[in-house]
Amino acid sequence: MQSITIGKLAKNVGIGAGALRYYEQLGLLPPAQRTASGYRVYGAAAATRLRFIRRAQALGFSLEEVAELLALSDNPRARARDVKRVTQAKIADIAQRIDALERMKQGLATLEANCSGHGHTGECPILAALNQENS
Amino acid sequence: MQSITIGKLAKNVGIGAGALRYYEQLGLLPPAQRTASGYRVYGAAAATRLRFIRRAQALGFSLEEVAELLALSDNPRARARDVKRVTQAKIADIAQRIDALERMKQGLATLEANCSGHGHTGECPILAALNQENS
DNA sequence: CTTGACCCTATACCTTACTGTAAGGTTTAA
DNA sequence: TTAAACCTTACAGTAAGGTATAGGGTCAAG
Repeated sequence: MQSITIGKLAKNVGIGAGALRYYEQLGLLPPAQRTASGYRVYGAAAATRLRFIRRAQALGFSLEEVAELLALSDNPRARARDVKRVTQAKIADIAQRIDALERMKQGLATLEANCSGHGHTGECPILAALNQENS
Repeated sequence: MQSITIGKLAKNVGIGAGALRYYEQLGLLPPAQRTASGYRVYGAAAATRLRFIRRAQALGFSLEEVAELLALSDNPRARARDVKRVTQAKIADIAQRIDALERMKQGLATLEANCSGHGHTGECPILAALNQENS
């Protein structure tokens, strides 16, 4: 089995070596084996695990949630249902954030549509709306 | 003119007193007048300005962007066009964030749809996808 | 005249996901 | 053999928007 140092692994997966130490500290990666002089040494499994982490992050999972997914993945007695539950919760969370952003965007678009873009800010309907007492 | 202390103003607008000092430090609020003993004293304008800040925040503006809007609002020579520009930039920014979240949600929904929710995690298609080498 | 509720400043801490730095040990290429 | 290029730990710093705390002064009620 070929084993590599932290810098090479980091380069392979496109991440900083510091991030790997950080993941180990958080428990996302198991403590690496060490050489006699204390260098971390990684096998092929580490790169696979790191790519899992990066893909899950790209899907919007926080590192804490990634840790939960990894724990389920590591446990052969864990249930597919649990993974599905975490995924569904994340979908709901993302949907909520989308809704909130849509509302913001709608509110801004309404203000923007009323603004001619001419004249001084004294007649600006956007600022007028922000200054309105109702809310 | 009735003037109130920081705690009452904070309560009126539903915000912490510490946040008000923080806003003053950032320049969002002008330095408050002080009593002989050093207490901050606020008039009616402060509450108006704070509500402006809170509404703008609720629309997704960062405090830095709020500061920009307030500077435009404060300057009688500023142009409505500039306010419109800031608003349009924010709309574009929010639209981008929505798109990114939509892509995440779609990715997760696809994974979730393939998962029966039965059995052990060894057969879980969500974990399998996260472990896939392509990406 | 004392107690409690305020207020002041300055500093530290919180979250998340890292990056950067210091001070030092190791390994590799010339 | 020596210099570059690694590696180690521990700690500090980043963004953003605050909150919490320490240590002190002030104000109103009883």
